Order: sequence, then structure tokens, then C-alpha cells
Amino acid sequence: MSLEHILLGYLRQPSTGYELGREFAEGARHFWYAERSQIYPALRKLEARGWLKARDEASPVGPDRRVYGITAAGRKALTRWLTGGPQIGRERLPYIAQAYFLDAVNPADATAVIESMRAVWRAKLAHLETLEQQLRADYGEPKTWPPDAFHPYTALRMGIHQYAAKLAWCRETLGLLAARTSAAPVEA
Amino acid sequence: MSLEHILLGYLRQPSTGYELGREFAEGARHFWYAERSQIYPALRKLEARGWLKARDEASPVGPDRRVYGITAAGRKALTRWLTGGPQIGRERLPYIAQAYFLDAVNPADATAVIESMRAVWRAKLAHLETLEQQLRADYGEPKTWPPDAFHPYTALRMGIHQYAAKLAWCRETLGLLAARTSAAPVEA
DNA sequence: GAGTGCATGTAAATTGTTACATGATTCG
DNA sequence: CGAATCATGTAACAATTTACATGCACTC
Repeated sequence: MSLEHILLGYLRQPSTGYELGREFAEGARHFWYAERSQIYPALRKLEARGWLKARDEASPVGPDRRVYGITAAGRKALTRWLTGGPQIGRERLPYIAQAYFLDAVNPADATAVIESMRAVWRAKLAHLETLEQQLRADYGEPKTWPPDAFHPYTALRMGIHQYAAKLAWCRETLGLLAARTSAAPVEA
Repeated sequence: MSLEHILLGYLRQPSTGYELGREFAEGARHFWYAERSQIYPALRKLEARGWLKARDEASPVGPDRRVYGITAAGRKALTRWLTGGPQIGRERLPYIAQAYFLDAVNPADATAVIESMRAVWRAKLAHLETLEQQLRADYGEPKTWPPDAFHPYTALRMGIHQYAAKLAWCRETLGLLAARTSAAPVEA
């Protein structure tokens, strides 16, 4: 299961379920999302399996919290997951399905659908680009960064590449759609 | 739920659960996958809801089969899904997570992980490009195609854009990784 | 008659979502 | 004291995966 290994990855730095929830809602949201109601039981399960250990701690700002950290067994499991082959092939991309079936609506609506995708992806790309510029302003050339900063940066770059490609597709498709409309106009 | 609407989309042309299973395993596999054990109950549910109707039919080559087709209510539901906003924001992309946590393994292993991703994506891109070339050889300029051929083609184009972007990221990342290794070699 | 492809399914387990419960601490 | 943020969870439901069951028709 991927979620468990993602939790393991984050917990090389000790953290809490609540904090991980925020991580998914912010830092990781271009590649993964999990509700806290899924995170808490998953952490308990990982602890029972011996991949995490927990301690209760007083919070400086709120109620007590449960701080998890990875164990040696957890580290081994994480390494196995990372080197056990790329996790590719079970993507669920409903927005491509929407594009696929767009002949079920009229051309004007089809155009509107793609324009609204473009708006969403533009916003997401802008967000990642802002993050990237902040990192570069703060730390300079990525190739000199320590591994624990460099690899999250490459994940960010992947997001940027992906959103840019989606936007290129929007442009291409809107262009083709316009060419089709002028070739066979809906209404004179 | 996306699966239900994807089934609805395919079933504007009457088809069977078995055939849809093959569709997911072949034509749609760059954006969606469903097991037949999930498809059959989903079709029953859609039929109970009145979005599909079924008839049993003798197969020319095997046992009887259940041919589903969409109803007027199903068509309306599909249109609502298509125009009700882009289905964006719940992607699960474990391979980006793998990239993110790659500092948990040594640089040589990290490089190997990205190289194996590259191999997978190269194969997937090559497959989609073959499909595209076949379509163009058979039918010519996409902008003149009928809508029910054109939109699946744009979905294929999306896949091509996405895989090309992933490969660009692999190249970029492998380059950075090489630059880092030469800057701080593991062993003299 | 054994294997392959066609064809439909069920059962159990896992994973993920939605809705809700509970309570501490801090700020205005 | 009311609202916001911190903090951990449970319950019910929905979606998905994995494993298995069943049987037809055709070819070797």
C-alpha cells in the first residue's frame, strides 16, 4: 500500500497524525491526499507492525499529542518500497475520461469544459512555481542541496512538468476545437 | 463516482461487462483501470438506477452475454458529470512520492529508480505514439474527424503530452543527480 | 480431453470518504 | 464566553483489489 509507505517516508522526521494531515493538505497535495480519519488508524497499524514507535507528549499550544517516529524495520520497509520498482500503472485520471467522452456534449460546452480545466491547472502550476522560486531564492542552486531537500525539489519539478504539459494539451485541444468549429459552424 | 460515469460514456455504444473489461485493460489504461469484478456489480447498480438497460443475448463465439445500453436518464447523468466541473484534485501518484523520498536510499539506487521509471514511461509513450500514427494513417487530419473519434484522440494526445513530460523530468533529474555525484563522489 | 478465450459473477479484505464526537488551549 | 486552532479518534459507507467459482464453445 502506498499510503503506509508515504507515512513512513515523512516520519523519518518524528511527527504527529495532525501534522501529517496538514502535509497532505499542503505540501504533498499535487501527488497524494489522505484524510486524517485515514491517517490515524494507518499510524496505529504501522505501530502495531513495528514500523513506527510512538510516544505521548504535551503540546506547547494544545492538547497532548502522539509523536511517531520510524523504526529500523520501518526504514527497511521504506527502502524496499523505493527500490522495489516504480509504482506506475494504476493511475485514475477522471479528467482524461471527461475529455474522452466530450462528444456527448455540444462543441461549445466541450470548449467550456477544457477552458475550466485550463483555469484549474494554471492556478496549480502558478502555486508550484511560486514554491520553486521561494526555494531558489532561499537556497540557490538545487544540485548543491542536501539529499533531503533535493529530492522533494525534484518531486516539485515533476509537478511543474506535469501541469505545463496539461496546459500545452489545453492549448492544442482548444486550437483544434476552434478549427473544427470554423470548418463546420453550429449556427450560420 | 467516476467509474460509473466512465461506464456510461462507453455504453452509448451497447456493450458487455466483459468487453468493457478489455477496454480498461487496453484502450483506457493510460487513464483508468477497473477489474471485471468491479465492473459487473457496477453495471447492475446502474441498471437498477435506470441509467442503463440490459438484454441477454446469445454470443456467436461463447456463452450468453448481457448487453447493456444507456437510457435517456443515463445520458443526462453523463452530461451532468461532463459539464459539472473538471474532475481534478484527488490524484494519487505514488511514483512522485517515491521521487520525494529518494534521499532514503543511496545516490546510485536513487539513479536506478529513476532509470527504471524512464524505461516504463518510454514504453508507454511508444505505445501511445504507435496508436496515434495508426489513427493518422487511417483517417488523416484529426480536426476533420467526427466528434466520437476526435475526443478519444485528444485523450490519447493528453497521454502523449503527459508521458513526454515525465520523460523530460527523468532527463532533467538524472542530469542533476549526475552533477551532484561528480561534485561529491561517494568513493574516491 | 486439455487448454484457451469468452462470459458472468460472488466473497472477503483492504483502502478511502464522509460525517460525526470529543476535548484542550489561546485570543479577542 | 465564543471562535479558532490544535489534537485524536470512531462509525458507516463507498470504492477497489484479490481470490475464487462456474460454465460454454472451439481448437489441438
